[in-house]
Amino acid sequence: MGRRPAFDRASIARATLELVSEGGPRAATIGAIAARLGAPTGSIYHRYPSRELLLAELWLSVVERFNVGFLAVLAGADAKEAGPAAARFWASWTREHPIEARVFLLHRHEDFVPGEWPDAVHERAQRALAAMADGLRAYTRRRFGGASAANLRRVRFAVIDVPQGTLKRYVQAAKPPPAQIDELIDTAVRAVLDAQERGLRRA
Amino acid sequence: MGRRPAFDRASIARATLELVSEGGPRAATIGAIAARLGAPTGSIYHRYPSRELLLAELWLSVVERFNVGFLAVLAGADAKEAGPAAARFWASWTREHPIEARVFLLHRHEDFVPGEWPDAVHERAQRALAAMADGLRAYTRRRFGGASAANLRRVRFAVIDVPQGTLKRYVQAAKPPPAQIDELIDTAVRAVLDAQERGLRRA
DNA sequence: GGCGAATTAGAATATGGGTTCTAGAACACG
DNA sequence: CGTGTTCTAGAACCCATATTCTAATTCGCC
Repeated sequence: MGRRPAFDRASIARATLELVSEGGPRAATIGAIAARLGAPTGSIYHRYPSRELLLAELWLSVVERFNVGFLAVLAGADAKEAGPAAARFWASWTREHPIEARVFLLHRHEDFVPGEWPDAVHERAQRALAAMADGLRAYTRRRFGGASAANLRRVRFAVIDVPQGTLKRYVQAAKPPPAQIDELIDTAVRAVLDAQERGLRRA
Repeated sequence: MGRRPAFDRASIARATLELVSEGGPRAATIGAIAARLGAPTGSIYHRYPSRELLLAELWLSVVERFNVGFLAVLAGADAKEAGPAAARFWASWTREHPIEARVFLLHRHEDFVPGEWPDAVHERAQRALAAMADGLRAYTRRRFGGASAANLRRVRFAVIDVPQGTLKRYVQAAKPPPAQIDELIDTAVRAVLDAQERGLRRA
């Protein structure tokens, strides 16, 4: 009962993803999304209540998918190896998901959702944040015995800041990161995580 | 001959800097800048021909000032120490210039100047880019004897990507980075720069 | 085949923000 | 003190974009 839909949520989300990847969130205007689909602007609003919510869901879905893979690696059995592996995960994820990587690594959520998160996705956003925080805390405890602020900072530095800061350059240039990058990340991360133990032993 | 100016370029630039620091480039609308100065919107255009050029000059002046300090440290006499020192420079600069750091670390130039640089500042932008590239190449040669692509990547990773990726977190939170951060950066950077030599010796 | 819900289609509306325009004010200089 | 020039002041204009509204279309179902 009713007309067959021509533009579903998935294709709208896909077009938005591509536009953001190519030109950032500013490029994903309702008009541009509609034009890419060959749809009239009004049709977008049959699927999404507002541009803000469309962009918020896009951002969240990319972050959630990254988190799943990343946190799985970070929870790997060997605590000594899981950290470096999680850091290297950034590079492989970037190679496998170049479009999503541009969304995730080149923009902050504020560029998508200025101010507060809309109610409709607020809880989802909190969950994503909490999942990451929990994963880091769990790994820190596993690796160092306790999750002091200093230990947490060390882990965050190693498994997030270093790889993220490094890969942005290649994602920006739309080139897959060279294999050497994985080595550099690995070297830096091991040095930082092992340094804590040397420090403890010395103390 | 003529009326005494009430709003000069410096105060307009300052207001713009503050607005960008607080809310990103999007917040620096002509209206907001004028409101902060208690000026009418039209007055901005007596000093700057367009918003685009105002933002472009703001970005460039911050980058140029950072570059001067950074490249001076990177050119320090002791080649072994200059790299780690340059990496740590990011942290101290961030502590000393929190406002500018938010402009420099939280946004890319595309957020200020979408597309090509305006003619009026194009050459200045090129100069800033070239200065950084030259400094990195010179250091790479000094430290490793040659500036191969791999060596250059190693240096860029150590003295730019690692510190930049790390500090963003604290700049974003508007908190001065804790002293531990300097240690983490130092450890990671030394490990990566020294690893090249170990690799060479083995070969 | 006709009814009605779901949808397309795209014009109309509203708003925000950059830029320009006109009028008036202030100050240096003769 | 008048005069010209440089500026303030702020309204007016214009365009891009999000959102809404109305009409037309399609298709399952009776």
